[in-house]
Amino acid sequence: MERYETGIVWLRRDLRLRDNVALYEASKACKTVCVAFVLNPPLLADDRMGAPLVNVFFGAITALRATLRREGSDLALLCGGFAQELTALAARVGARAVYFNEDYEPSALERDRHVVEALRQRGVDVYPHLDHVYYGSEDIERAGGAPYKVFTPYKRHWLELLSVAPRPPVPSLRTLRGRLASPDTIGTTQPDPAPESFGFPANGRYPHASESSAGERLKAFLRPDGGADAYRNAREYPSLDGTSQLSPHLRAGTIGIRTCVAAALERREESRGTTRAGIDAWITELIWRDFYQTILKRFPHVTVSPFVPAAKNIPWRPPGTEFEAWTHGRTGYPLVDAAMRQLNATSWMHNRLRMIVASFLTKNLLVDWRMGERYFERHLADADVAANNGGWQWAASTGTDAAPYFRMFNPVEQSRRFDAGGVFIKSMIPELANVPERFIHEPWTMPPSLQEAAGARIGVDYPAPIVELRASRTRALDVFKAALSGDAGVTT
DNA sequence: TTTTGAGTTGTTCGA
DNA sequence: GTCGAACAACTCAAA
Repeated sequence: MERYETGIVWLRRDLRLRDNVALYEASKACKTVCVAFVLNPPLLADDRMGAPLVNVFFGAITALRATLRREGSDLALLCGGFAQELTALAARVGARAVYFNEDYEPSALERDRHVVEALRQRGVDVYPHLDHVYYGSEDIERAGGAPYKVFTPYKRHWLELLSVAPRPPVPSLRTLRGRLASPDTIGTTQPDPAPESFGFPANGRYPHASESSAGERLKAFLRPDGGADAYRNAREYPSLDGTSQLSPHLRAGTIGIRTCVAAALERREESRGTTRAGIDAWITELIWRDFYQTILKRFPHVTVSPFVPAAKNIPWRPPGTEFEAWTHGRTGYPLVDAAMRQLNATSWMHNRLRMIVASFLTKNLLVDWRMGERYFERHLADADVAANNGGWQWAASTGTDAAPYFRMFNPVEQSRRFDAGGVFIKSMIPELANVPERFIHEPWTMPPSLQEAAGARIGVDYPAPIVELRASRTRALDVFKAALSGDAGVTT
């Protein structure tokens, strides 16, 4: 039933045409649909915004526009203030309705309140939809309406809901045929966005995100022997290609979460044993994604302060040269450094490594988790406030369902367990390429003659450890114990 | 309201 | 080398 002649679909972090709730709803209610995206210079100039994410988004926008053009339409690419640009577009194309998908980030919610008000004041109806998460912040809550703070009961509830109320992908593009606004109607819009014009380099090795590449990735991952089969174990090892690699896609919305879950469930049906275990483990990761999104929506203060109030007492040390060394992958701990170099070189970091470097920064170096969170945000192609914040607060023992403070990673021990042969380390740290296997996790223990022979002189070719593990561990345990038990006044 | 069981991802120490 | 205990209580969730 068509209630509107023309409607606008305002895309934000859902850069796709398939399995897009707002687009689908608009296509049912509007005779003509105009797809829009707003580039906002102040947002792009914010110092939390990093080149990798900008490149992923701009690439996805360009790909989306190409698809729309093949359909005889175009993307209404705007640049300016959100409310101003959208009200102007609505007036230009004669739209009486705007559809969009909700974003739980506090700054996005604030922006949306403002835009919705501006549009409604001008008589434009606005329809927000739930799309970015499988289940929203109000779908999964405890009796009485309180949000879950612990993952396991949240997951249990999520799976129960899945068994009675799954959310299949919304019907696809066919419904849109012939109803997309013509380029003439859309009028003049911005050229394809270039990172350089907003001060970002475009020459990094950034992942390419488009709706088609996302679909192929999902298919490849779930195909027999495609990664999901061995996921439960393989995902722990950074030298293996054991993860889905879908995170930039889920960030930019080049694939829909319902599509991912539906594909996983379909594969699960026909599988047994380790394969089924692999699929289950992956679904659990998708549930974590919903969980942290929900936490962000229900506890927006986590973006600025610890979830656990007592954690405000932790006397973080000022970030100085040690923080600098951490960012450059020059801490002297091979796996930590390899991880940071992977991030700097590829704009992505393996999940286990994220935990290890986060534990190292917040525990061994006692640097505020917000410093690490910020660095990740600027350097990850999949930078997402909810997941990133949740992960950092977990590692720092300041978050929901936090690790007990004494659960502290030992970077050497982790290295032995998850990169036993040093394959990953050597792939990221050329200085250590010729270090014998038995010394790769602790190269500073090499005799000087061996250091010379391997071309890895400690303190010359590769840094000596910037902190001593045992001492920094004890220091962290003392500080956290005092701070979290409410005993302020601890000094470092 | 009270009680009870449980809680992503670890490390170290001593038997 | 392997194994269990200690790390330290505390909050959450549900009965």
